[in-house]
Amino acid sequence: MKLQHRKSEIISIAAKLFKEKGYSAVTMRDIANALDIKAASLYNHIKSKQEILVLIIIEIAEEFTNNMNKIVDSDKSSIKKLEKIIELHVDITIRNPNELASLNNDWMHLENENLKHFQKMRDDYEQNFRQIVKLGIANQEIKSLNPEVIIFSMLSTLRTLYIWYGKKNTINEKILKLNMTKVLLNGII
Amino acid sequence: MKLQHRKSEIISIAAKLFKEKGYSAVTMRDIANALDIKAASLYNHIKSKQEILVLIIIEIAEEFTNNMNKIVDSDKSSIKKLEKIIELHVDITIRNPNELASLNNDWMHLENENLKHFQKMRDDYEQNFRQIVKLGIANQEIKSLNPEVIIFSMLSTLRTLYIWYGKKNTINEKILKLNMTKVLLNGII
DNA sequence: ATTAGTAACTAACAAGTGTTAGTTGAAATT
DNA sequence: AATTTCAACTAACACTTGTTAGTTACTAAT
Repeated sequence: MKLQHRKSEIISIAAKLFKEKGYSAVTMRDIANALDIKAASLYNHIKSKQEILVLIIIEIAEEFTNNMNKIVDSDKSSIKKLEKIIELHVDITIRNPNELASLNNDWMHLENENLKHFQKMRDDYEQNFRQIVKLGIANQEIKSLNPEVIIFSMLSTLRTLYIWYGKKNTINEKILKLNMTKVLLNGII
Repeated sequence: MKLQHRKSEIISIAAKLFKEKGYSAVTMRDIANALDIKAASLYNHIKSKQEILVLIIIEIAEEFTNNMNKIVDSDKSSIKKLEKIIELHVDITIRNPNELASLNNDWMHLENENLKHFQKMRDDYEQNFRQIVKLGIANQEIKSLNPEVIIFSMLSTLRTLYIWYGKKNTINEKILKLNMTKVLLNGII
């Protein structure tokens, strides 16, 4: 555990820098500088810049995947499932705001198998979301609007929550979830 | 007009590449390659890589600003103003999907005055949006929810429309505006 | 006390970066 | 016909990039 301590420090500071300027614009020297060491020293802990990106993104992507699967398998109403998805995003965002920036903006810099794996997870996630919405419409739990617009609208908001949380983060977690749910599901009028 | 033709071709192809990989990851050689010329030849038309980014972003940012000011100055209800803002975003997105990617993801790579100018425009835009929502709540046109959540939710969706439009772009513009308005304002339940 | 491991360092490299200088042939203008 | 402009080119630059090799001081385990 202490063995991995410096490594996770590197991942964490890198995620913060990636959030500010994006993966490509952040150099190994930038990361080293933020830790007050030399760039070459980073390689005592990590294999490559690419490995840093993989570690930032893949773990969180898998957390989304696992929780989405649980929600899909549960026997809740469509609406309740959507509420659970909203809570999931809020939870992960609050714990990993910087990492979510990389997941959203720098996933295309993943290479080979990692890129494929990520894309598959993301596609499956969206497909699950789509199924829930379509079933909800068929059920008449959800209004008969274009399902793609619904999915895109909800996912856009949930995915970019990390930008906004951290600015106005005085808001309480429970209140945030409640407001998000009302705004996304019930509308504002 | 023909004088500027090649230049706008460069801007346009650059915007497309920036959308795919981000400003920092796209090299002048990438841009030149896409146009089947050498990197040095680009400099017959543009001053620098930075100038390309400025031209992509600032013009559209100003279009948002100008239209937002018109909406603010109009004597419509708060709801009607929000509808106009939704239409504005859809209009600009349909005409400039690639450029909007840069505006959203690469604005932080603007330098000096251009960065300041952009940030001011964006802050003013959000402030105008905030005022409309707050007045709408005071009017009881809009539900009394956390205004920041409302603003963030709507803006997130509108700003990332460019990602989704282009995938499922078989949808008609009018129908899109209608669905967006219903989803964002009336909710889905 | 000796060994092995950890985590920093300096120095360097090969490849890639944005950009400049100077040149050339074709097209447009005088 | 002579000249200027245009838009491409080659060659090169100074700098930055991720990464490797080899070294050194300190700590923990034998």
